[in-house]
Amino acid sequence: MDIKLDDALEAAKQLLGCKLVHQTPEGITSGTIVETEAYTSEDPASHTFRGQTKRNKVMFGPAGYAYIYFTYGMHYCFNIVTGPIGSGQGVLIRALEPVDGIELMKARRGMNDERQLTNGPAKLVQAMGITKSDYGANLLDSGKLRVEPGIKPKKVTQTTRIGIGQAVDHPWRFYTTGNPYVSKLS
DNA sequence: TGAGTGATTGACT
DNA sequence: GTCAATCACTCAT
Repeated sequence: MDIKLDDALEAAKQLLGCKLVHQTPEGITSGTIVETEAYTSEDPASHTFRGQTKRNKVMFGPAGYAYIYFTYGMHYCFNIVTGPIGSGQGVLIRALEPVDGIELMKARRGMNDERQLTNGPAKLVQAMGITKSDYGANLLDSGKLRVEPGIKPKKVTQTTRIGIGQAVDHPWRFYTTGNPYVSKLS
């Protein structure tokens, strides 16, 4: 694996342009990561800020694992654990550009608009067919769910994060500049 | 043991 | 543009 996951902020930048691949009985879906957010245990907005819980224990494990959590009663979000064991860091994947299995994604999402398939944290989880059974999966191994190195985007925009109530001023959101698949362009 | 909160989305006015 | 849906976990009695 050529992706460095030592530091959440650095990893958030490195993951842009990488490919997320999921193999399921229905087929393979994959997408290029175009939007990420970094979270650390020092961040009041992070799930790890208040310490380890049953829900987020994977975040305190070794880097390169999948942290999938449930929120608002109906939505899942997908994170990649970063940093040394016990540091509680991670990178939230907010948006993908669909590559393989687009028809399957459309079927899962129940719509035909490609840009609407994966332009949000919970949307991409649904489109990729990721479930809580993928919680704790090793993404660097050649398992069903994995991250593959990709081409670094030529231009990356760094900005403030979205959809959280605290520490909103931290510029820890990254996305591929000009890519139409990011969750929020304006 | 119980109430409050949230890294969101989709449907409705 | 506004609002409801609904689960896991935290914080407070």
